Amino acid sequence: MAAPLSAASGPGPASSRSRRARRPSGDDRERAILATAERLLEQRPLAEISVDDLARGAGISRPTFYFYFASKDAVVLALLDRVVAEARALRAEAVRGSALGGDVRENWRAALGAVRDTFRAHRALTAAATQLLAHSPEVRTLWAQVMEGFVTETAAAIEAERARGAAPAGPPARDLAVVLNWMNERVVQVTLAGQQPAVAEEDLIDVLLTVWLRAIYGTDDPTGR
Amino acid sequence: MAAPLSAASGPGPASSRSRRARRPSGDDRERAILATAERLLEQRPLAEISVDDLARGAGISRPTFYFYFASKDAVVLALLDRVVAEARALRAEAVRGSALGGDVRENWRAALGAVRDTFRAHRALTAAATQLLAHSPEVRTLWAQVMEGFVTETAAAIEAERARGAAPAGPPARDLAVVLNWMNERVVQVTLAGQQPAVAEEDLIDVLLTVWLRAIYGTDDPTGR
DNA sequence: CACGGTAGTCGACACCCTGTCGAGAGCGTC
DNA sequence: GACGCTCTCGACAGGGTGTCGACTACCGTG
Repeated sequence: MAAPLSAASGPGPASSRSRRARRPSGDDRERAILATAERLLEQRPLAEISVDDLARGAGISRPTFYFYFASKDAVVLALLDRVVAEARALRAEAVRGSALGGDVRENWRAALGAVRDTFRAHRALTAAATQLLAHSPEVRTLWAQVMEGFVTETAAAIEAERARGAAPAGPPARDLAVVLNWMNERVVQVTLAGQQPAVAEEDLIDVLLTVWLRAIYGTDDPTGR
Repeated sequence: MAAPLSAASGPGPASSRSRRARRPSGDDRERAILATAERLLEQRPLAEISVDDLARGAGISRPTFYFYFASKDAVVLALLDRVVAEARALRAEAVRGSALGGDVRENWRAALGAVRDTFRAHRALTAAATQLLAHSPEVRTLWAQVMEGFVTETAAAIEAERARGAAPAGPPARDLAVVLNWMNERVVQVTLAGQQPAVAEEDLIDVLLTVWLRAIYGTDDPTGR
């Protein structure tokens, strides 16, 4: 059994996933492990990377690796923490921007695009995280929190649009938000991984946006505020 | 490296995934392995089931297991083959029923419900298949074929609705079909696995159906034929 | 400057799992 | 009764994980 990791802390600055408080030299090692993981993930899937590979790549022995991280998965989790924080921040920024007004369609597009861009910039990590999602409770918890954040934000936006009469009534806003966000998650992941059947990468946001707008407003051209 | 499995054959009756042509006694053994896998999957995730567990459960030794299946994954693939065939058949039946006329909304609901029902009846296997999807090329290929079939069917239906003037123009029908089907896949899977954020199981089809109808027709109440 | 504590390091070990090889056992058939 | 076939498994090789205990290097303190 792997030693328990510190649970992902709630909202706030990205928490340290490392096992130890950082030390001058230890900090370098930790970064080296992270960098090695990122590099190797560009070359082959996570399942084909061993702790030994990570340790050697960082210039340390296998037991020493365990001084820094509890497992291979914990390394990916640490990497994912950073990317996830980036995605959250960018999406939140897009949503904040929308609150100031502007074209409704473009506002939604910005929110969708922010997430797509973040994960596109880290394809290899995204693929690894997808694998871990299947069998790492820690990753599943982190991801559930991320999705929950997106869903809550989306549901609030839908309710605001209904309140101002721009969007028609329908299923509970949260339910709509849940299925739309999972749609995006899956389709972005499939597209970035090059799986089939997929939509061409350049059409992705357009198609998703159409579904979002029709699902929320019933039309491709919601009225601005 | 695992010995290569016979590739999933195209459309047609479910192909045999077993390594050998069936023999009187060998056939029983094969069934015993399959049954053991199904039973153990109800108790714990695939990653925590070893080939030895499967072999012991079927009353044979580990090496003997390899006479029947090339790997643990091949067993799940064989199980999945059956469930997938069931899902395809039920959905195709629902789609065929739609071609005869009837309420448009109910027709779409039947297609969505068919898939949900099949996988709900095999929760444990669905969870295992999801794990394998991440690292088994064979499962990925099989699943890609299934999704491709759903997408093609859906796209044809959308085009038919557009042709008869019931559905407005919009993104390419296939693109719409791709994102809607992946949405269903992901949301059904998340819901069946009890992950968060999710929609209550009894509301699932209603919410999905609303998104499908709004995305395809722009309204919750498409006109019948 | 010695000296004790702490961070950091790794060789060796125990363990678990996979997949294969080769020697057989049972059994129908000529 | 011996050949060939399916089927079986003990034993092995290999690779992975995580841990333990001894060791080193360094840093602050008296």
